[in-house]
Amino acid sequence: MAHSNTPGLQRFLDRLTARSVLSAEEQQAILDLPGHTGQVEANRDFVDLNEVTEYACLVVSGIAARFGQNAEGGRQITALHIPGDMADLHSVVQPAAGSALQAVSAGTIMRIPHWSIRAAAARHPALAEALWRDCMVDAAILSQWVVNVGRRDAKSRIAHLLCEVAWRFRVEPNVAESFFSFPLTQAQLGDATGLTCVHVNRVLKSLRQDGLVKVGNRMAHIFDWNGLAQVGDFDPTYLQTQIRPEERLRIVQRT
Amino acid sequence: MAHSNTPGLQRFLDRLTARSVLSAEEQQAILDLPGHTGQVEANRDFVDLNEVTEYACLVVSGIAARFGQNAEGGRQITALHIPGDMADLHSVVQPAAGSALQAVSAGTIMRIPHWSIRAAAARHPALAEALWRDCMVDAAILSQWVVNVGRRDAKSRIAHLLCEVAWRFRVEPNVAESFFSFPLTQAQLGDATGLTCVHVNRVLKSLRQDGLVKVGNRMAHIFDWNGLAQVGDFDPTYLQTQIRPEERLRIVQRT
DNA sequence: CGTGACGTTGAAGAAGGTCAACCAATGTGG
DNA sequence: CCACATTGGTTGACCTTCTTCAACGTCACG
Repeated sequence: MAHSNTPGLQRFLDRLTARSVLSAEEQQAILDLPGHTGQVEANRDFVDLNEVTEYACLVVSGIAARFGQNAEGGRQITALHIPGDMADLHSVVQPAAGSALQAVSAGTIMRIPHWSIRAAAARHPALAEALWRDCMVDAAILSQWVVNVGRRDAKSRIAHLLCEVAWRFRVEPNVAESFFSFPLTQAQLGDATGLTCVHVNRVLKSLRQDGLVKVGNRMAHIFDWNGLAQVGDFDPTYLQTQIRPEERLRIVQRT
Repeated sequence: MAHSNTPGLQRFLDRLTARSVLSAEEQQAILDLPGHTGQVEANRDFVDLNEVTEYACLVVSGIAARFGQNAEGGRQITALHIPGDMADLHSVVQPAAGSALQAVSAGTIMRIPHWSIRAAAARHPALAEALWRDCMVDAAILSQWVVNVGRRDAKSRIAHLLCEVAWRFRVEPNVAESFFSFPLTQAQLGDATGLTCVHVNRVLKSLRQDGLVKVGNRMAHIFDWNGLAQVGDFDPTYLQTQIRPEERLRIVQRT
């Protein structure tokens, strides 16, 4: 049972060690985190707005979305989380959820008790630092979303989003063509970009006709990475994903 | 010289202790942080995009804006920081600035070396926790900005922004009328809400004619809080500002 | 007293929303 | 195995919101 948790935690650990330096012992502390793994059906909210949680949700498979709502019930997706992301890591330190979480597609979620993460962070200060840094990467992404929604037109917005997700999936950008799982409906794409599903449809058609990307059947198929990145005005620096090993950070002294 | 730093740090400490429980010693560690205080002129960028900084910027007076840009140079303000905010606290743990910082109005900035904040956090784990939590409050605000820009019309957006800033200035919402310093130009307001300055002008006119708020002369004057909050679809919960003393958090054990 | 930054207004146009119909794929119960 | 419902995608016609462009006003300041 404990071992069945490992794949999800391993991907989370990979995410941490991509940016932070952790000792073998610290890494093991992550892999040893306890939790309940369970299925979530598509379109199911699994953390409600203003819910006070006692666990953080690790996405093991599928895609999760964080979203807010306006007065008329219009949804705005504020973050997408792919496998290996801790969708509400911030809840460790701020348990009142400021926004709800929804499964975009059917998937698997591991609920990891706050106390266990807190205990690991208290025992290993470098872990606390790595977790804090991980939250800051999500904040940098969020900040880019504001720019995307506020200052780009529909075509750029969608192109940018597709680039971001592809990049986070580590789709190889050098390969001319690339494929990845993209289970968002057009309505959800609209909720992520501040557009209506009708307009998303037209924009996707236009991107397809330009020979840049084809989205559908729960997949995205990028034909022209450079072209897509250009219309999407996409610069991956903010994702902090191309960090060379020697650039990874550790402030806390090794004990 | 050291004492002249205190007012700014005291406000920052107030911000921390509003949400986190800190011992007298931990509080003193904040007040003892060293730094250089200096003036910044209006519209001056004081941290550039992708600059790697060695200090964090505490806003002592004036207003600072974090912003991103699209390919055509269109600016999008992603955060506003008022006195007492550490505008780039995240840089302590992630020194490569993901976005630039600009002074919206002439003001005073205190540059606090990362090493000093890191040393304080290492010595006092509760401080590390409080700083992390503070970053998460900024992230919650950011998340609301995505909703604001993505899913509200121009009038609501501006009303929401005005409510947020007023609330963060702790303008008393029970008082029917209230005043506060609001030095943003209409162009900057547009950059914050994803609108053009022309449209901002028209929306402000309309809000004024509705008897809700008057913005101008570097001041905002709210005539009808409830009305403004309603058109702005504003619920201050996300600001985590109404926390009762017994609800403040401390996870780390007191040593 | 001129010059620049900021605010205000009007007219025209474009981007995107709304409404409504229809299609294709999938799933469900009889 | 088929009738039917449901969900997601596609398209067209029309309308609203916001942008663009351009002019002009006004205040502060050198």
